[in-house]
Amino acid sequence: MSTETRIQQARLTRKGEATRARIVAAAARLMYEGGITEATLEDVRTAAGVSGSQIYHYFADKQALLLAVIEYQTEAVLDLQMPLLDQLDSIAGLRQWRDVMVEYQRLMQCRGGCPIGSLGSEVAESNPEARLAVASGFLRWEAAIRAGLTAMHARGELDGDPDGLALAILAALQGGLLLAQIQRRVRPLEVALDVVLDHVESLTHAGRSAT
Amino acid sequence: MSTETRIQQARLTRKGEATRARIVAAAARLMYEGGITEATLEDVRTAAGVSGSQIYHYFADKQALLLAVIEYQTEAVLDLQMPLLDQLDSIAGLRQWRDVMVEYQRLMQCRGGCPIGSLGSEVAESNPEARLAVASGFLRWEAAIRAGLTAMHARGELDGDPDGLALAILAALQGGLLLAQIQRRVRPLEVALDVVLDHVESLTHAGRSAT
DNA sequence: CAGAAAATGGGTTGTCGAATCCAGAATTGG
DNA sequence: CCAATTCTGGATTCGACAACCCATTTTCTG
Repeated sequence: MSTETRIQQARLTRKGEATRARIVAAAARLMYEGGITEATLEDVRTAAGVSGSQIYHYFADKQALLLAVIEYQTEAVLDLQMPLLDQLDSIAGLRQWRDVMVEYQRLMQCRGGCPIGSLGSEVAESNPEARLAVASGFLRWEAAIRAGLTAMHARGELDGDPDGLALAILAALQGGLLLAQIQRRVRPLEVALDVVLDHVESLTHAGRSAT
Repeated sequence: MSTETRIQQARLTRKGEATRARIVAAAARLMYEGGITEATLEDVRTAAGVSGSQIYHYFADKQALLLAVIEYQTEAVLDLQMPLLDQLDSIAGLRQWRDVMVEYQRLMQCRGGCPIGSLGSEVAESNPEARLAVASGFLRWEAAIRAGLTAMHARGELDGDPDGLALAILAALQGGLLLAQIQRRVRPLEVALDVVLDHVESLTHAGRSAT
């Protein structure tokens, strides 16, 4: 829908589509690795292996490219996690998701933080349109987490409000990632997620007795 | 100590000190309201009511000014919260702290996020020196939270690891603030803090029985 | 297999902002 | 109170980067 950041004509040949995708992917990587302002259009040009006015052939301006990157990262995050997110309807599934998140950060040496959250923080107060795009990405992510908890709740395995818990889990993840990124250690992420998941477990019938 | 971002001579007259302070305060406000890159040195100049090469008289470059702003915001956050942070050695004190944080965000209409966290996210991957400055600010903040929990633990009122809990509280706060900022609603902050504090309470002897 | 439309390359322009210089005013210390 | 030092103002340079233009090549369509 609002993906129509394209310049005017909607006609894109196969080659054009591929070039556009390469530009977005390169821009996403550079923005992830150094922030939005750090990613020069010339850097993007080079990294994508395109030259000259290519970028302006596919995007009206840097803002349009940024919006495309936000959507791209949202898709990437959700696609990558989908197999795990589908399993979030049990304590074991939640714990496994936690482990993967932590392990991934360790692998990345805590660099980059959250692809969506980092972008969001940078645009929040200076770019309303981009802020809304990030907000909508977060809503989708939150919904994916909520689905599992709602299922548990419906099966009578979980007390408490699934909506609130989903939001709290996402918040813990974001806060944990931010602190991990800044301090360059995974511990903040570990304890942040462990505390929320412990709390979720304490609200299950299994966890009730054995804390 | 590392506050010596000053240019060369350490001699500052009373008037000079005041001017410098005005510059840092203005820069902090602008960076908070629109991000670091958005805050032009010319904007700072205007907002601080100084003119010409004033800024370069007090700071070597924008980087030095940024470091001064990070320390300024750390002090501001800790000073402002000190009365509350001193009371974090009881569930009631923790809840009150939570209420103040939430109320403040509501007052700000969820704009700005965390003065330290926002800066941190923006510099994390592009400015190692600034990242370390933010990291050290977070450590001080974390220590202040930890103090109360450690006291509870020492009095035998709290089971579990006070260090981990302090970190988890800070992470929940940061994640809640980020989501609140991006979605422009306080709920993420509320539920994030409530979940961690509920968990802390469940680890106290008072909370043990009554969930 | 043309003709049209889209894609590509590279060069160019204009603006904005960081950084620097120097001359004149205020402040401080002896 | 006066000389040294610090502070202030405005003008200016310099580089970087976003944005635009046009000529050429490639790809699609009928």
